[in-house]
Amino acid sequence: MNKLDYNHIHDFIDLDYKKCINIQKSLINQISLIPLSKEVNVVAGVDLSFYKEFGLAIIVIIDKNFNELEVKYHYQEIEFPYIPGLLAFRELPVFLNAWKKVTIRPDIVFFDGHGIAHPRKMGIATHASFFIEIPTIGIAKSKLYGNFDEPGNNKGDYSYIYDKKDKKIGCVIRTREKTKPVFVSPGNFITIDEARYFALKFSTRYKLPEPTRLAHYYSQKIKNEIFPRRNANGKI
DNA sequence: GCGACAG
DNA sequence: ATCTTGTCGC
Repeated sequence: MNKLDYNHIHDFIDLDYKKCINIQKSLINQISLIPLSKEVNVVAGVDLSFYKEFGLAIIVIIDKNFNELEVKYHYQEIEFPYIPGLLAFRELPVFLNAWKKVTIRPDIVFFDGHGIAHPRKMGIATHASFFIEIPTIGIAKSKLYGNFDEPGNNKGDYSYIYDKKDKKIGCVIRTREKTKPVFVSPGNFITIDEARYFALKFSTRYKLPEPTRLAHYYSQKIKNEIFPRRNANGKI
């Protein structure tokens, strides 16, 4: 039994699985958690929704005052299955096609998923940074890897996430009271504390920071427009 | 061998 | 992620 049997993934995926792991390992030494080099005025949020065999990627661009500047999307057939730790191989192809349609170059891109808080420090936010070459942050709703203590109960309270060598790899932030905290980790070209700072700075009255929240909202909305769903009464 | 396991 | 209505609680 190996990882391959997870979710009943079978032999034809085996070779790809090993290749993917090697790709991630080959990129790990190119992660650069350096401070941002310019001020942050415009950011982007990325999220995907699915309908049957299609994946729909949404990219929302907003400025520091939360004004929406642009919304672009792209959908295509998805072939790669969901495998914990290999999310990038399933979602990045669609995202990159949507990225081609974006006309604004944001200062930071927020992804729905983890950054370096990953077994091989290669979460989707980190992997994506090698393609777009812009600082990225991973915003996840649950843990994939690492140890952490539950943060305080007030908005803004946080605690760090550590890997098996007790090295910081991200943080858990209470972005809203009485709500489960979000997992934040730098993707690339940004520090852990900058990622924490901006994740909170872009959080308003909701659990998810605005970039990711808006992207999720539009991914659902546009999906319903492209793939209309109706009940037995014929009503949408 | 067993438990964990982003979306 | 997705299938799905109402419902309990802040």
